[in-house]
Amino acid sequence: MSNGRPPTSHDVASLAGVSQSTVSLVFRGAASGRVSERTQRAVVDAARQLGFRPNADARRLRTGGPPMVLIAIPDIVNPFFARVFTGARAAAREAGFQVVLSVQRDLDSVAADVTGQRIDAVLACSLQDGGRPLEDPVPAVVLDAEPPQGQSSVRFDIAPALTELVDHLHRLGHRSIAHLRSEVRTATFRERTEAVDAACARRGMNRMPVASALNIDAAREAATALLPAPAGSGGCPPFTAVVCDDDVLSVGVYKAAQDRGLSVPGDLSVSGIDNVDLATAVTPELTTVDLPGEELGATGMHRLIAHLERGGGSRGGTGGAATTECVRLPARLLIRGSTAPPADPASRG
Amino acid sequence: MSNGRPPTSHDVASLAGVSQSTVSLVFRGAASGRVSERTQRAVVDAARQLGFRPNADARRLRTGGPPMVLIAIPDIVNPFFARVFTGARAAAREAGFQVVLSVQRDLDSVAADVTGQRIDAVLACSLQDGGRPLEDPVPAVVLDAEPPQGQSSVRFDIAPALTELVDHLHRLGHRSIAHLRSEVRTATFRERTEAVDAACARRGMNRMPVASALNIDAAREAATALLPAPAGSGGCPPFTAVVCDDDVLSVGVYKAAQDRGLSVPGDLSVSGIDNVDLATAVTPELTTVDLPGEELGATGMHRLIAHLERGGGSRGGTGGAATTECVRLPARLLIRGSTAPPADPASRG
DNA sequence: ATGAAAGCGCTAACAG
DNA sequence: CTGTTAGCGCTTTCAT
Repeated sequence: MSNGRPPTSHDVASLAGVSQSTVSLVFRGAASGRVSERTQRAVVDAARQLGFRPNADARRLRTGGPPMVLIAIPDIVNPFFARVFTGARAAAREAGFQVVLSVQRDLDSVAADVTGQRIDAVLACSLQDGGRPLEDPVPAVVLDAEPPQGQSSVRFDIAPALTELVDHLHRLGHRSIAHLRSEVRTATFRERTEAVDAACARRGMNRMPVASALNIDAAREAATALLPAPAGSGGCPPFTAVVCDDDVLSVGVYKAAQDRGLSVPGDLSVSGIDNVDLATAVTPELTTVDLPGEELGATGMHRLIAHLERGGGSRGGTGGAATTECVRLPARLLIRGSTAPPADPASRG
Repeated sequence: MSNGRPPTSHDVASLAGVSQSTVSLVFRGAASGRVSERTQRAVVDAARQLGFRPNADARRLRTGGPPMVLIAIPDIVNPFFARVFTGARAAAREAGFQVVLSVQRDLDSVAADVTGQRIDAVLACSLQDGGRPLEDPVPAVVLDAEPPQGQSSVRFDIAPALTELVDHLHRLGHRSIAHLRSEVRTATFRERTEAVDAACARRGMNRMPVASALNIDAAREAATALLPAPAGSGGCPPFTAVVCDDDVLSVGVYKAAQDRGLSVPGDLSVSGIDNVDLATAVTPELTTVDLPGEELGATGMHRLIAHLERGGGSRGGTGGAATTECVRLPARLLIRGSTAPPADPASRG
């Protein structure tokens, strides 16, 4: 019976013995008081019989529909991005924007993800560096990353918190620390390294950098390699604290310390960045830098919308220089259980 | 200068001094060898000048575009759903489907989320109970939940693992356990409760059920209330193990035990369900039931696609009874550090 | 190498 | 109450 292609309102109309526009009226919900009960039922029945669904593309071609904004995050597992998404979506909703979420690490994949979709604006969070800007003149705001072109961005100001952390460690007596970095090559992580390096230099502290992939197991391995061999080898590590670029890495260090029979924070102070669930789940709770992800998302979305409302369609020669702004959101150091003076202040002579 | 509404290919055509169809040719990428270099440049320039972007809705109305499947998950923070999404998306991609993700707890919100979008099929994971089925005749498969109507579903078979867990505890000497349940009223959690109850009954074990919201803090509070007052009150808890409906809850119990000065697993055995990151981050690592989320997502998507390919458009009277299937995926018990015999087997006389 | 013209399936006036 | 009509912006023959 059924033809190959899906039934249209015409098909429904002829089956129900009415005109196509009547079908339209019914399916728009505009039928009350304008189409008789009997006719409505006939239409609905015919539609059900045919499995008819109004063609969304055709409808939107006519009516326009609400503007759609794409939120892109690189990872769905990391709770931090979840927070960003939550904040951004709330802001978008409030402004009457429809949201579509794309989970991809780089912009090209994002583009592929939404090919053929009507996207009016893009909010891209923590995308990989070096991605060229969107070829399309879509208004975009970048979150927590180097804006590729002349795009606006919202980022964290992490350096002060990291400086505060290093100072705090210094005050407690730490003189030599390890810095467990992320292998991910994004602007945020570069900035974190720079901030730690600068702070250490300023205090004349020794700093030992190591890189690891952003998961517990990799961090555990990297940290284990750093820590002295198991009991009896007589060694304390050549550092008394580990500053990590991410809470996930810190958990790896906790595990490694445990493997090596070292106590946290007795033998080793550990800190992270992000303040995700993991940070309070571990014992002792992790000293970390809280990054207000929701606020990041919300702020970015607000800027994007503002840009849109004032005609951000990158129209002609309307000098668009002033639109490239970079806002920085403050990050807050949360000192919790893990930071304490080194076991033996004389460990390095 | 700029009119209110966005520029169309006609606008570009007249600015470039060519016909509209030429503009179309260029923007489809079908211009090579058919439109002169000079003309192409003129078109591109005019388009850039106007900020022209081809209207995606119009294009899709003509060409159809790839089928789109909606994946709905209730929560983006929970890594379990992340796994489901990952598995489902991979399967969809492989089959040439475009994916749109909606993060909403109930079907109505999901519907609102994608109003006006062209959705050809729906894969809904762990949706709240009691939601009426979609009014639209969209092919759908339900994951990890009671299928609302006559819809297919893919779910876990958790009971055997839970039975195994209780048996394991029994064998170790546990006779009285607490069951920390989730307040969320979904089919999965009901099933978990039933399985624990049944297993306890079969072994003649005492069981103390408590409900909590699905986050660490709530679980911590609930568990604290259950555990004996701080040091000196002389009491051991009236149970020697806590079986939790979710890893997140287990972490709350770890914290509560710590608050009360109880050791895990020395004084208290704790187990969870899900096997998320948290489960291995805590010390000792958590005994839990691994739910293969990726497989759940992939299996569900495969079924959905299969249903689609064989004309699943819910056409007419084609007896659709046989399509309502329910697959069960096995869950696996992972016994890790946390399960051990109770501190004093005589604690309850 | 370019243009004219006919729709895709729907909505939204406007007539009856 | 219902039907007629004209597009929405694009793709896609078919002429030129």
